[in-house]
Amino acid sequence: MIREYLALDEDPEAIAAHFPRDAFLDDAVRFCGGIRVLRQDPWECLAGFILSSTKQILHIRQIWRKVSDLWGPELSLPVGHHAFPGPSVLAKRTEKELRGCGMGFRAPNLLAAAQAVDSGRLRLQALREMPTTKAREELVKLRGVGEKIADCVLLFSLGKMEAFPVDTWILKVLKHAYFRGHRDITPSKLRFFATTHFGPYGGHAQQHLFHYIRMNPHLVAQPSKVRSK
DNA sequence: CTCCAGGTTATAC
DNA sequence: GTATAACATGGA
Repeated sequence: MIREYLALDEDPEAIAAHFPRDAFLDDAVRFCGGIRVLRQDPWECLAGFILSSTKQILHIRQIWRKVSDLWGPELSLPVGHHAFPGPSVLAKRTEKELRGCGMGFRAPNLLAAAQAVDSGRLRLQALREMPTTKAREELVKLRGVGEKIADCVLLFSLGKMEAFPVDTWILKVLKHAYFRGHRDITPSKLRFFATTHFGPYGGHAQQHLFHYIRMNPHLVAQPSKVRSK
């Protein structure tokens, strides 16, 4: 299951001492109270984020649940619940079956990823031992996996703490916190800033920024569109 | 009934 | 290289 954050038992200041601090990050660190980066199973992480593109988190959970209920191994606890199926199980399903779970155009992408992992063509654990950029290159070879999803897998399941996933929310918060009033700020420039400014533990900073802005969306709220009737 | 969502990809300035 | 549209689906 995709979980976003875990509660903390470490000193927030110590954890956040790994990346460059500024006034905005100080606010985020104070607000987040010491969140940690996930350590998900790599296959589950990859599958989950392949399902995530242009989907609301609620929808992703619904799809995840359907796939698990249909083909996933039964868990002893909670009684009656199922885990997400492994790549070998999903690799034997059809695109049509997967579409039946509501994942739309992501179905062939998930199926191909399952087959790549199941066949041994893609060894997720091996990516752990490779430099981040090399591991990212391997992940991006998959259909439906771009820079953002690759960085999520690197950060949340492969221990690459410098990986800095840039999604729509991170785009908003970077603009707000570091480039307010600037013109000609493109997503490309923001990506470059993010990957060069936050350092080897940038992914940890990313989690603070993401959580902070999702819990306080008004900070980056656009002027509401006037709708005529 | 429209709008848009933890993006990616193909195609056109 | 950078901007736009298409892509399926369903909750708001």
